[in-house]
Amino acid sequence: MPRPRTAARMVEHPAMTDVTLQHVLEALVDPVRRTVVSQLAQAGQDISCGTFDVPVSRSTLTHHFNVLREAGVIRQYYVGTTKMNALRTDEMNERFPGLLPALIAASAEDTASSAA
Amino acid sequence: MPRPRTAARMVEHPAMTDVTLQHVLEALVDPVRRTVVSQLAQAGQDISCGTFDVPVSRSTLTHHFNVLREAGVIRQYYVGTTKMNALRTDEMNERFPGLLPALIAASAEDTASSAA
DNA sequence: CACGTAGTTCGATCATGGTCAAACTTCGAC
DNA sequence: GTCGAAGTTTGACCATGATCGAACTACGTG
Repeated sequence: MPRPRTAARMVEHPAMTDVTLQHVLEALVDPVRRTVVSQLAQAGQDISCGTFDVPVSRSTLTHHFNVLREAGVIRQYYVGTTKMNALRTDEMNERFPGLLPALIAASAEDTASSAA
Repeated sequence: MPRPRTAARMVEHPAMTDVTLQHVLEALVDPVRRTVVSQLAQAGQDISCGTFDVPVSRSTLTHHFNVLREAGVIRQYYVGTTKMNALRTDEMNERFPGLLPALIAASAEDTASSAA
């Protein structure tokens, strides 16, 4: 049975209590996913999936978003045909204090040092 | 030509400027290696390789120490036939401020929640 | 309804990395 | 020198996960 007309497609998110450090690290060990998180932090606002600047195909990008979401790092929601992405900054900071900021800062440091 | 008698076996360590976030995350994404780091942080002193409580064979453990050392996370040195291990806490904190403490704290949080 | 855009699902491929046992090296002690 | 203890090296095995293209679904617009 198809969803009713006016209900937006729903996205499942883990409760922060179910998020483990293992999940988070597995998510952020991938450079592409770290780029996504960086761009999200840099933007300071929610971004649709298609507007990220990453060198992978759409299907691969979908995979990366799934991993980030299931790890509790991002929150996703539909707006029409586009899917928006937001960092779960506050929740993550309560679950693992200081971790996400340190990673984002380190990520910026890291990419800056390898930039031309 | 064999080393002179009185010189201890030497261990190569990367300069902190050569250590990347990618290296560090790849090192710490493995649960066994995180256990090693946790036990090292907990102990507050240098520990020999053989005294760690990890469920892997000696050859695998050697591999894990190599990864941690090459990622800049630990420093190793020989004392007789035993090899000692130390966290490069201060250097890491200068390179990636707040990262290692946050990870160690998160690691403790994480293992505590799954403990019996 | 037809079309285009945004994203997903599926299946296959392929590289990476954790694991072990066995043989080896290095050192201290006797 | 011989022995045992502490690590290392090597080679093989195997699970995981990143990747892609092709076919698919969902939504807004005309």
